[in-house]
Amino acid sequence: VEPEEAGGGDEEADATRAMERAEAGAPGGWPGALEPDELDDLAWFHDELEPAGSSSCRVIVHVDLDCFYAQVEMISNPELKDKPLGVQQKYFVVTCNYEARKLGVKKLMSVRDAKEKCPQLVLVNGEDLTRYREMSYKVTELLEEFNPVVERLGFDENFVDLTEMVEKRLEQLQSDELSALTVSGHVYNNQPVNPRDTLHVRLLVGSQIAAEMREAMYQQLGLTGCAGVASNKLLAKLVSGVFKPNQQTVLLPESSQDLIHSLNHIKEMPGIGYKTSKRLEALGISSVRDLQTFSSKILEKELGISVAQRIQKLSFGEDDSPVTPSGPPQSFSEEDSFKKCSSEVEAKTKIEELLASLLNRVCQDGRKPYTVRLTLRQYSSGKQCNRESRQCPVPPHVIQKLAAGNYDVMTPMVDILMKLFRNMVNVKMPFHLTLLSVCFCNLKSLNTAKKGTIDYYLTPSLSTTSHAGKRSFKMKDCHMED
DNA sequence: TGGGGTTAT
DNA sequence: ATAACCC
Repeated sequence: VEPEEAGGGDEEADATRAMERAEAGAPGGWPGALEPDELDDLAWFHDELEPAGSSSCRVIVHVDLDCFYAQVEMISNPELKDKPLGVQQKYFVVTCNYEARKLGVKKLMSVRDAKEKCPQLVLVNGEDLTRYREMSYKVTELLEEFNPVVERLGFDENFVDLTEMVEKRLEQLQSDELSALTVSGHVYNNQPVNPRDTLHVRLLVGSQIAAEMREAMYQQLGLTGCAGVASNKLLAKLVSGVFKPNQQTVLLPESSQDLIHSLNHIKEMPGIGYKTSKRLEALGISSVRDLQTFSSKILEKELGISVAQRIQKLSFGEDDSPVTPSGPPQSFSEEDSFKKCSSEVEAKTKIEELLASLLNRVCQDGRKPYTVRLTLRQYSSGKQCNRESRQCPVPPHVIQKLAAGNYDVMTPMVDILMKLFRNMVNVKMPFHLTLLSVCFCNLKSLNTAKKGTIDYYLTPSLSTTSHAGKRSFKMKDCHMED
């Protein structure tokens, strides 16, 4: 099928119809079951669908640091390097190095269990994330040097869109060099590379760039990690974990069905979380194939069209979500959990501590928070994950003080946060909190002009001329606030 | 379970 | 403001 002619949309409609057709004759069990030969047709359909128009096929890398917090701690204190090391937050070992893993320590194991399994385990406290956060952004910045299109996922994972870089490298190559290209790292399934297949060649160049990225991370930052190269984010992420520590894997399109079917449960599919997997299980869906073959109509009724269509595409290994550059953070927050906080004074003290750290961070960032939020967790025996929050604007005079620096901004902020607190907690009644969190969000450069707007080009400090210019004006000087 | 983050509704 | 997702 030529995508240019009938239009790609019709192919998709055909695929959907093929599925519904197959569903109509579904052989018992639950609605939507397909015969094995029909399944192959379906997989074939989806295989052909995604790369449609090979010029639009992407090369994505997922970079995943090995036991990140533990690595940072081992760099801070090299004596820890050859010992089993765990990073502790409260009563849990949140991550550990490979020495410790060999001895049976697992992520998010309680300190008690971990010590029982491994009495020699060395523990360091990792409740203050400052050094991890700093190292995390160094990694992202290093990757941004290869290509600015880097999307962060947590502190230790990044996606990079390599499509353009790969194209440029291929343009530079002579034909004799082209035939001599080799893959860097593993090929998923040990699938043979076809040097005449343009998709293979592009992914292979992607694997070379991935190797260069990992080498740069090690040489410049001393960090090791894994990488996965594939045609979309989902597959790149899944394949990055295939060979584990400090190795990389490329996925060729012919093996994508094998990769997704290597998952033992839909919950392992990135994008399908706790809630959705429970709802799917209630529908009798537990494997990737169950989800592939389930009636789209019924799934849409149950989960809503948006979630249904997205996760069913995921089940086929399809993911058209772009690598979205993360840029600077959208929010800053600090939280603390504890066994019990039951007085207003106690809460105020904790809030002051969180706020003090946050103000330092916000100050260093340079942008100003226009919204504050207080979140808390009340003790309750049964339910899990019951947090509530209240938020409000940061008063303009406080934003001004933040901008000017040096003025006391603690006092007015604590007052605001305590109002939010009393809005959630009736302080005249007994209460029992187990977590407090303060968040600054809605961050703006003091300068409110946005890229692409008239204001942007009329603002000397932002327009291109002033980057090179000797004078830099501030908005205030221009009386533009009005 | 901790101490973070994101986007969608 | 909450609910889902990610690490």
